[in-house]
Amino acid sequence: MFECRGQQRMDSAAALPSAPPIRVLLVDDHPVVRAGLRAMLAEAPAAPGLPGQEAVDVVAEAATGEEAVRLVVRGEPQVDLVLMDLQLGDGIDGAEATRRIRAVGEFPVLILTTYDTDADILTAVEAGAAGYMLKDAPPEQIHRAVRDAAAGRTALAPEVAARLMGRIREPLPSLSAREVQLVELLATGLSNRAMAKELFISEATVKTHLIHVYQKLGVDNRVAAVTEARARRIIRS
Amino acid sequence: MFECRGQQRMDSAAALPSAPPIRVLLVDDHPVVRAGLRAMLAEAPAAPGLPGQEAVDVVAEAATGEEAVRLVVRGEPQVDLVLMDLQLGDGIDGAEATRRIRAVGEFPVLILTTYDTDADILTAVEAGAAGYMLKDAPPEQIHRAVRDAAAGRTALAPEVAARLMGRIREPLPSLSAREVQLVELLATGLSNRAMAKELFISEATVKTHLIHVYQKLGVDNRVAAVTEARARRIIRS
DNA sequence: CCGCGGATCAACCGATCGGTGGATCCGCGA
DNA sequence: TCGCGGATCCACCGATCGGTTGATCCGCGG
Repeated sequence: MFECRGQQRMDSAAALPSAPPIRVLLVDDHPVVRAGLRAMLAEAPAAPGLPGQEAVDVVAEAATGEEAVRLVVRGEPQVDLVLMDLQLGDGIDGAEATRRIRAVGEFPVLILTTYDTDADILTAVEAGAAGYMLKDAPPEQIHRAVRDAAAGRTALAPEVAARLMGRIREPLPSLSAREVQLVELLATGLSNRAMAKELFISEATVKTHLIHVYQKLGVDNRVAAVTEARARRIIRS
Repeated sequence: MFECRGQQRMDSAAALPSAPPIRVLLVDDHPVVRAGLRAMLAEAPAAPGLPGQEAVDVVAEAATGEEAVRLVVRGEPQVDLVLMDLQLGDGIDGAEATRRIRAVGEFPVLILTTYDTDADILTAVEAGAAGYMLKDAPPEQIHRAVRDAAAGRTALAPEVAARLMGRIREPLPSLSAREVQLVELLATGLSNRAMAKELFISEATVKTHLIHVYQKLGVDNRVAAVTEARARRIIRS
């Protein structure tokens, strides 16, 4: 790993002054993915001097959210952009790491993850992400997104953009606090009667709540409701 | 079984004849992961001449299961090992692709995926996988696994091996493959009748299986069964 | 003020589920 | 060879659930 990154700094005779490389911090718990991004970003079609074609330089890596935050807080090495996965195994997740990184400075954070569920996208945007890309994107898209995010522009994968538009046009009906409470108990496997006792309400009320939950989640039984609620991150785990 | 794997063909004049590289077919729907594996396997600590230290050569890649099967059937380029992800987006999944590849010849298939639930492991082993590794494994482990699998040895991640051992020693009653299958469908919210149709068995059989599942998991209804199965990593969330 | 939505409750009915008690078939190992 | 466990199936019953059609109460905002 002693490659000379930074050919740009020795362009004494170059007619076109090359732009400084974009310094990136990789955050992913999978060594395979980090290696892939490193390789993919290294072989960037660097066109020195052309704006929007800066080289990309991976100057640091982190396998956990905590490590990423520590690196950013330390400020060494300096980075221009954080490339962050959302699923980081144990410890804090990518959204929480993004939130903390945003709290310490003006680092743009580009999310690069596998899933494009509403819950994931919303929490990421809420946490202050500068962009949201999917891992199955072709290299060119990822390149573009890195440069866009580093330049302060929002970088959204087409699928993600479409999903956000869809939510604005047709917002999903959200569960009331009481209904969420019901679903949480439901997930533990309680019967209607047991839930009624737990919440000091009648069984009839429980059934009414559940029917509303089914309608809002677009399902027709309790198992599907729990699964859907999990998928939408309405309940944890 | 008697494949001439090649170290014998050392007809060169070199004092330490280098073993032929292991030719690998990568199957993963994520370009990032493919790039990562390519880089990771390329920078293998190739120690020519030492058995078990052959170089690894990625000679082909596929983004879908169908494409992988097509490549293997065509037989060009020749490969010694297939490195397969289980989650392949649309189309057939990694387990089904493995099954079809095993059907056409003696290619060892090494699964390299993210999750280590019973359901994933069981279907992969059933499909004829020669090994099961996790993507968060360090490069050395992946290297070793590739070489082991190519040499006809079984390559299991420690977590996976432990899980399989646990199933054999069974301190707590473990679900049969069929029962795991049932719980997976159960988690999607299907009714008994729907599950019966899905599995081409009668509703009575479904109920029998479910009762066994309840007994083994120590629960008395389907929601609790799904939650418990998730907690025990029998199925994936 | 009045409407609206959320929370609460009741009666009712068909569908589904949980559980019992059987049964047959098959493969695998003692 | 025999037994055992897994997978398959059947009939039956009470319990529970999904869904409908009502209803009352209350707080909030136009």
